[in-house]
Formats: sequence, structure tokens, C-alpha cells
Amino acid sequence: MIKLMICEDVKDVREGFRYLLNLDDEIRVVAAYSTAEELFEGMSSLGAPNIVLMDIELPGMSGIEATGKIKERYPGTAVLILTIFEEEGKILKAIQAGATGYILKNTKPGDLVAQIKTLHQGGSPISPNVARVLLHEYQREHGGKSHGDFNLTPREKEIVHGIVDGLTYREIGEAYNISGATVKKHILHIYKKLNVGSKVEFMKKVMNSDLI
Amino acid sequence: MIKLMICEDVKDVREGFRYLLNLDDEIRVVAAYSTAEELFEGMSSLGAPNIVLMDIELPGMSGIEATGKIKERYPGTAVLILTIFEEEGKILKAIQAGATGYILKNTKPGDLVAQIKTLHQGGSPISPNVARVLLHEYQREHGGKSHGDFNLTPREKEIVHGIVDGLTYREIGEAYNISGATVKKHILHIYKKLNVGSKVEFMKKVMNSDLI
DNA sequence: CAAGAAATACACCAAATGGTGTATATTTCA
DNA sequence: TGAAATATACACCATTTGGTGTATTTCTTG
Repeated sequence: MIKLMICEDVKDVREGFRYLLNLDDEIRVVAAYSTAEELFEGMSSLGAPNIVLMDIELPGMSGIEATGKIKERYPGTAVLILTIFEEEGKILKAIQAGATGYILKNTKPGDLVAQIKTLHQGGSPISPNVARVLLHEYQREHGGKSHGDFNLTPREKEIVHGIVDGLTYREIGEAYNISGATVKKHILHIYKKLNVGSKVEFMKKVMNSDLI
Repeated sequence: MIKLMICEDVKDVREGFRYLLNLDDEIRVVAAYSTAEELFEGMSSLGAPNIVLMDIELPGMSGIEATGKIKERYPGTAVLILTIFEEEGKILKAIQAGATGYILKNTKPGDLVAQIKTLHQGGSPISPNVARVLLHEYQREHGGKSHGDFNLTPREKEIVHGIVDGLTYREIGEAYNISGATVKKHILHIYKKLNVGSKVEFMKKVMNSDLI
């Protein structure tokens, strides 16, 4: 049984969701509030639910602020943001605050139930447009362009894999039927190409590349 | 009309998708290849499609590498990663490489068509489990709550930083005015706590944690 | 207070690493 | 064809790392 609370200021929408979600017998709407402040009172008296369905536009404390507080005080509770807006800044803020999912209010009733179950099983329901915003943001922060393959030869790439797998020179040599000394030679070449001088530096470069 | 190319090494899967997607009259599968190398030949002779359906596990050039090259040479082409795996590192790498969507192969045929149309309209279809990975990553990078510090003591955390900075035991000792031998003792304790046994394994763990 | 964790330090050892040489066979390509 | 790159291998060396002991001091917590 998925215990769920609703936080939504518009009565019709709130009661609509309550009715709708209670139709499914895996979900129980334990309470529905019109403000975040009331929600917190409810959570402390009734206990934290599995999921809070959170409107982003609330009088008083905003849905984003409330999300942050929920994740602080009740980290086990997932927050599903439900909104009519697709504003980029709000989406990113809600996610930073710890929202577990972010979907639009025009979602079909049946889909909403499916997404709540998805959420409860560890997934994050996100509408495609929200996903696009997130993807772009992530790509922007990670420099977009590929970091190149450092002009490594095929053999050198194999050696890189061996290292990353935690093998020693000798073990890599055994794996590819060459001597450990040769493996070492390769590694030193690789170090020069990557401009590093130890395993640790090597790992830092390689783990942020698409070499692996 | 959405022009689409498929890059997938398993023939049955490849032909299955081709047949299936051609059933929809808004989509035209202009070509299907079994390797990234062939795909690039096709793209240069037939012209870039709107969407490439890309398998991640390919012989030769990987789907991730290919995605990066497509975004470089044909930025207008969207890449939809189709995979059976949900491995965190691969997901993030594919997104960094510029993937526009990332969905699982077990997606229902009707849903796949819907997702391709979503993609073409500017959304990013992402399966809920992939979305969860992305959300976590984003939250982690923006000061989200720590997902485990492995019970390291404050001193041990300092040592971790020293290692990640590429210092040797002795250098770390000098930095903190303790002996190199002590630093080593700390490292060995840390290894036990992280359940690793070498710098390489250590880096793999630490770089995916919020210890740094 | 006593037990335990945390931080410090030293000894000893085998193995791995990093750095530099030299050398040869093969392949690639201008 | 001839130079450059690639892949192979061995020698020698100092340093680093991983692993195991033992031991002392300080701090924390039941």
C-alpha cells in the first residue's frame, strides 16, 4: 500500500486527485492539504507518507521550499511535483530541492497512477519536456564536446581497460599474452599522451573521458 | 515526415525495428546499419536523418562514441539511445556525448513510436529509471545530501583528499605534519572501510561518491 | 572508570610502479 | 623507398604501495 499526501491549494483539483487516486487499491490518500504549513502539521501528527504530491504554486511556503524541507526532515518520503508550468528555472530548482519526479497536471488519470507506482518502485517519472531541460542542463555543465580519445592506439586502449579493471601490469600481460614489461612500456606511452604521471592522475582523466 | 536511421548490430532486432517503425506513416526508416562505421558512410551518402536510433553495445566504435561524433558533424540529428542496460556510468556518458533520449529496449512498440514523435517535437523521452539516475546526479552536483561517507573519520577524509590530489604518502604526511607511515596506516583503514585494495579501485569508488 | 575508537609511529617485507635506456620486427604512409 | 609509428621485450634503478605486526596517546561514550 502506497501512502500518499496531497498538497494543492485549488480545492477542485485537490479533491479531484484525492478521489481519483483512491480508486486504485494500491494507493491510499491519507490526507490532502491546501498549504505546505498544513502539510507539515499533518506529517508530524499522522506520520510521513511514502509520497507527497506537491503543487508548485502555493500560497505561503512554495512547493519548492516545502520539497526541500521534506527531504531534510523525512528523507524517505518521495516528492512528486505536479504543475501546469514548464518553466526551466522552476524545474531545476525543484530538482535541486530534492524532487523525485516532475510531471505535468494535464497527465491522463491512468498515467498518473502508473507514474506514482513507478515512483514507488524507484523510478523517476518525468515528462519528456522536463527531461529535455534536465538533459540540456547536464550537457551544458559537462562541456558538451567529447574529450577525444587522446590518439591512443587500439592496443593502448586495451591496456587502459586492463588498468581500469584493477589489473596489474603482469596480469594485463597475461590477459593479452604479452610480457608485463611491454604493458608497462605501453602505460608509460599512455601517460605521456594523457599528460599524467601516476595511476591516480590517470584515473582522474580517464574516468571523465569516453575511453571507458 | 520523420527520417530515421537505425544502428543496431543484432539483425533480428534491427529488422524488427525497421518493420515496426515503417508501419507508422509519419516515420520513414531510410536505412539500418549494423555498425557505427557503416552508419557514418550512410549518413554522408544519403544525408543526415532527423533521428538516429542507436544501440549502445556495438562492435567497433561504441554507440556512445558514435553519438559524440554525430553531434559534432550533424548537430541537427537527434540520437535516441536504445539499450537493454541501465548502467549508471553508461547513461551519464551517453548523455554527455549528446544523446537526446535514452530508453530501454523492452519499451512497447506503440510507446516507442510515441516517443520518437515526442523526440521530434522537442521532448526527451527517458525511461523512469534513467531519469532517476540523472536526477540523482544533478542533485549530487548541486549540493544534494550525501549518499554515504563510508563512516570515514575527519582525518581519513583529509587523507582521501590528499590521495585524490595525486600526492604520495610521504607528501601527504608533510602536508599534515605526520609521518608517511601514519598516512599509510590511514589509507589501509580507509581501504577496509571502502572495501577496496588498490589506488585504482579506490579512485573508482571515490570518484562516484560525494567524498570529493 | 573502562572499553573502544582515533590518531600517531616504527619495523619489515614483497610486490608494483615510474622512469630511462636499448633493441627488433612489423606496419603504415607520405 | 624510407621515415614514422606501433608493438614487442629486457635491464636497471629508486620509489611507492599494499600488508602485517606492535605500541603509545588521546578522546569519546556507555
